[in-house]
Amino acid sequence: MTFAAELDPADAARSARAERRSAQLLEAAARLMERDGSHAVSMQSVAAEAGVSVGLIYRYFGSKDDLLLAVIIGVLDSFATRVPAAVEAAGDDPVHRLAAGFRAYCEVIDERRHAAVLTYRETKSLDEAGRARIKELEVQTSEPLRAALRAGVEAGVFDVPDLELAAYDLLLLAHAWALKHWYFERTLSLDTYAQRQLALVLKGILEPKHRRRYADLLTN
Amino acid sequence: MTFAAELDPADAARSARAERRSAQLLEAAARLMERDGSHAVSMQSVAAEAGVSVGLIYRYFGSKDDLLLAVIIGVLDSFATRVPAAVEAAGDDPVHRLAAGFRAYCEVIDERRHAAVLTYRETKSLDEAGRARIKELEVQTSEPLRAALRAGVEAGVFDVPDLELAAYDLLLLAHAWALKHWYFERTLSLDTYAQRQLALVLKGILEPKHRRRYADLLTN
Amino acid sequence: MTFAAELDPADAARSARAERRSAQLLEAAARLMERDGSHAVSMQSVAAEAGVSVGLIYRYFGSKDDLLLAVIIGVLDSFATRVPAAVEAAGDDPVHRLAAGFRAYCEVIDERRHAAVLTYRETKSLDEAGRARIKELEVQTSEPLRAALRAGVEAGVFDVPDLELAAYDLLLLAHAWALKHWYFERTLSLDTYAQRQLALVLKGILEPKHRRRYADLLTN
Amino acid sequence: MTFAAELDPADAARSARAERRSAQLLEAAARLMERDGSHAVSMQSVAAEAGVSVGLIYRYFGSKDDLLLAVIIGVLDSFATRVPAAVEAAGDDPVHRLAAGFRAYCEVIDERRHAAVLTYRETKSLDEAGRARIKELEVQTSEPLRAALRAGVEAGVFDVPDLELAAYDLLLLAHAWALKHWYFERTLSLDTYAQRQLALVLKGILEPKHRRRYADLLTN
DNA sequence: CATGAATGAGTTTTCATTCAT
DNA sequence: AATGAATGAAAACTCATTCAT
Repeated sequence: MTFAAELDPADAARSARAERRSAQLLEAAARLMERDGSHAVSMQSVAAEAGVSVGLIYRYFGSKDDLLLAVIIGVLDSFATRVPAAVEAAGDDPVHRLAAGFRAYCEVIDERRHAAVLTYRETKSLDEAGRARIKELEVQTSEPLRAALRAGVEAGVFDVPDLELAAYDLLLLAHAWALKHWYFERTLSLDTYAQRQLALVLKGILEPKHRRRYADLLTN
Repeated sequence: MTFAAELDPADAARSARAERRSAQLLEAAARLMERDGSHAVSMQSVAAEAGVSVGLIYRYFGSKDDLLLAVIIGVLDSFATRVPAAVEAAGDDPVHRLAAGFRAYCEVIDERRHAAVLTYRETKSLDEAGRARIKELEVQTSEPLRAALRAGVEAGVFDVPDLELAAYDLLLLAHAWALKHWYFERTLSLDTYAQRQLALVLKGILEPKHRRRYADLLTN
Repeated sequence: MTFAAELDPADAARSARAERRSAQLLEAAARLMERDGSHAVSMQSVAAEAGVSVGLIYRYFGSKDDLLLAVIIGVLDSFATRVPAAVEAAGDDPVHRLAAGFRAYCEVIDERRHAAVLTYRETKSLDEAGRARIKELEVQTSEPLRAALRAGVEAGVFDVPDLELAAYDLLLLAHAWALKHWYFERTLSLDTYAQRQLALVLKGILEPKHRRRYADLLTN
Repeated sequence: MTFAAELDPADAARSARAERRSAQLLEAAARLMERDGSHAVSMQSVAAEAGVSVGLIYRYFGSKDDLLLAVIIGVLDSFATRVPAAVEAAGDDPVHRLAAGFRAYCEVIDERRHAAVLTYRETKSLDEAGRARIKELEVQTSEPLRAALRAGVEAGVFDVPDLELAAYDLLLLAHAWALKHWYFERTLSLDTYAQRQLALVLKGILEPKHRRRYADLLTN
């Protein structure tokens, strides 16, 4: 019954259309907000950028805050899908999994550098519910790294006194590529950045006896 | 002429008065902006908070952006004075100097947690000149850490392939206490936070042969 | 041709359908406008209340003003049918006819209290033609009362120097049950209200020699 | 001390200026709202009518609703001052006091006919607090009439079973000159209107034995 | 006949900035 | 030096109306 309803061609077309619209608006809003900051972006300008009328935005997002929240969540979602995939693709070795996860994180950050900064800049504009949502998503995002660390500890490869902290540090160092890009870009490429940060952290947590095994990850 | 003017007691009184006024306004603005974000703070509300008229603010700061810039610079300045002092007080040992610097940084951040976040949130609102100024100050702020690292390397205690990176990482981890306070406060006190972060970084950069000597800094 | 067309069963069905639709929309609009005032009611909310689409409303009413006019006329029409009926049912005595008419008017007002107020509140929003229509209907509505007064004067029971005025006063006092309901409801029921108002007016217009005959109408 | 403060010339000048501004804005708003209805009047148009900027209105009235409330209260206040004065000026005779009060009420209504209608039309737009305020003021306004009736009853001149009702009826009949002006103006002048309404009501409440004494009030 | 997505002019409100006092 | 009344541009948001389907 529900199934039939969902197959109703009119409804399906409508919802597909809605999906497309929503994505189109989100994309336009993200583009502008990343560039200028949400406060400097008017609903008029979002409408213009998307090539629609102001009123239409309010059909899809109840308010400017809703729109901002949706933009930020969109960014975090894109993080949440790519990092785990990279970790899985890296095989069973916890060290390699951690390395792959961190690298993937850095890559995603690099691709949406401005969007990543948005999270830091604009969260204050959200209401408590929105902020809570963002925080929750961010913690989720770091889970693959935490899992790899945990696996490493259990396998006796890592010595990590505070798992939560170490995982969050990795996340932070990935974010830093966006946050302090103006500083790092002077001397580092993304690859070098990821490589060196990883080496630094690994030296801090690898059991000494395994250092040789992962020597290639520890050099710059 | 200028010299005479500066010694003129009337002028001196005037400039002292101006200094006090400026500080009073800055303090009021900082309080509000840290709490609500600069966009949510009106010049009239700053005036009210400081107990003066709107017009007066414009005697001391040319525009709202000027005021914001001054607030942020004020924050960074307070960082810039305390960290070097702590480093000096720590003696000659580069490791202890680094540790002292990082700890001091964390403490200052903790004292002005919201102000620290301000830097991340509001810099976008500034014009290019303002942003450049902020960046410059931030780099300066990290200089004591960089110096300690350099000294350690020269003394053969540290193995730091990328000095700039390591120094900035320490600065970042100090900032993180403010940026991700909602996360870390669940499990860590400021002292533990600083201690563990320091341990992690030191393990990553200490020459293995010196590990034992600084064992107390490496434990949690 | 027209005649044939009206007998065409398809046309008949269509117009019956249209009638029902129209009534359905009118009812929904009335409900909302009485409660919130026409300005606070959007066409989309009327559509939602009626369970149809916005577009459909425009098939039946050319504009929001048209809809409002139709709502008000609907209210006045319902007044215009019930009062004469009550008067007729009251027999031949002019005093009883007047009493019955006034009571009926009060009852109708009571049943659609908010609708009655609508007339006072919203007429200004109409164009001149609409307002003229409303006024005309209101005057019509008072006609049964005026007729009863006239008959009473001719029969020598009433002494009414200004018939128009007295008739309109009765209409106003009936309206007042709606307009000042917040005041009268504290101390009066509808029945008592109608009874006392009638007594007051009758004492003002009954020839003294007939007072005794209608004593029951003059007491409270 | 307080006295001295109130005599401070700067403060006095300021508050006088504010008073004038407030009156100016109120007047402009009243003019437009009476003519077009509050919903049809934009803050822009009020500003233009008053010859000031939009922003200034918000210095004196927090919102459009505040402004509307102030306009209505202004109208009711002008009623509340003139009617009691007229009653007092009429001497001791309760009948003459009542007559004077009613006439004064009608005159005030006549002078601000559109404003009087405003009360009926726009009260719905107010919040509950505003509506309560209006109702309270209206009841106050009718108090002089109620008092005269009461005095008449005590003096044995009036026979009024329901004092509240009769007083409110008089108030209503005065309002009716504004509400149904389009109808009454065809046949009546204000004087005749007041005279006839008064005659009608007096015939309804005067003890028969006093009819002759006030014969001039009972004729048209 | 019926839908509802889309429009965009119009509304209320805020606030950085100015300037006469 | 200090005030705060006044400005007016710009923002978020609404909703009557249209029209392709």
